[in-house]
Amino acid sequence: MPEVVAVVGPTATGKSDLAVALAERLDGEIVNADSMQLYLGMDIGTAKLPLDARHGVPHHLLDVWPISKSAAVAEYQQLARAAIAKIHARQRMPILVGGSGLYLRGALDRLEFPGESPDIRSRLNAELEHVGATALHARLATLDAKAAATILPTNGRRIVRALEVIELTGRPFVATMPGFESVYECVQLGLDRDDLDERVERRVDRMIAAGWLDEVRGLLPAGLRDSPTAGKALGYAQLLGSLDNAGRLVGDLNDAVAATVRATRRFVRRQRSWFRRDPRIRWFDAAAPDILDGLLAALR
RNA sequence: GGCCAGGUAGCUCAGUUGGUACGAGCGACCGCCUGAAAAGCGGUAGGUCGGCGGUUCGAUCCCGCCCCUGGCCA
Repeated sequence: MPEVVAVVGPTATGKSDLAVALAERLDGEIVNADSMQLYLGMDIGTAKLPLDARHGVPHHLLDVWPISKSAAVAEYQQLARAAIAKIHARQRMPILVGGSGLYLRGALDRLEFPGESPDIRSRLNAELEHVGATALHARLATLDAKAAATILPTNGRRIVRALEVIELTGRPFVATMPGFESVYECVQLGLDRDDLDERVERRVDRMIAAGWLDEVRGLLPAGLRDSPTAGKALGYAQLLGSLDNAGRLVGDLNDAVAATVRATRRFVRRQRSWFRRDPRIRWFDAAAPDILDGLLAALR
């Protein structure tokens, strides 16, 4: 048996339920690896498993961040490793579940994130607005040619981060991910299925029927609209676009729903292309009737 | 049956006052990703310009007929 089991793959494959089933068999506890399920109050739209569906299996790192907080991988890395350590101390199996690729690697792999400085970053972001990405990229090229060669001149976001790290640490920015080296003895179970596009559409409809719009409305006072991360989540951004600050519907809800379905499908593609590169992941068809047995067999 | 508008990339539409379609958005496919990652970014493939005939050196753009769609009138 490995030290850690991870259930990974694109959204809407059924990871959460399968992870609970695995936990029941393995005497495990769940550690969330979904960047948006960390937020308190975002339940319907993030497909957070309701309490009764958790079957009494302890879930960690859900609802730990307020909407207003900017998400941070490095912070998640520490939280996740601490949670894993505690589960180990209880002699139980940590089961990491989620589709946030970078978060998974942060928890499992030998990754070290350089520090951050909100001051420097906001200054650089302001500069980005004025000067444009190309100009900042030119500056990056004089400071760190290697990083500039890796980061495209159009990717303002990454250019800003590189400049931030350089200014903060006085060292070049390591712009490439390291190899796939885990800090735990870990088995990663990848879940995918070929009917995801249809499932995504149905799931979004179900979320709307379950009161997603009201959930978004309820988060307006907490500052969802101006939040650095939470308000940009799939669907939340689109639904916000059809609500005014008083929570009145201003746009066509159907348009927002359709845009959410499109964006989610695009996200599935991005997740696949991220996970595809990791040779350690063992893939399974989530639609297979004996999927649980298959996963269990892979752990022996 | 008559009149009007329209038939251009998978979808919604630009465009050419006749000289090889600069197309755009969305979609599709592929890829990148070190403290916002459900974010951010790059690349590629798609067009007999409704059909047939005519005018012309040359027609997606002009003319005729036909087909289809939407609207108005009867």
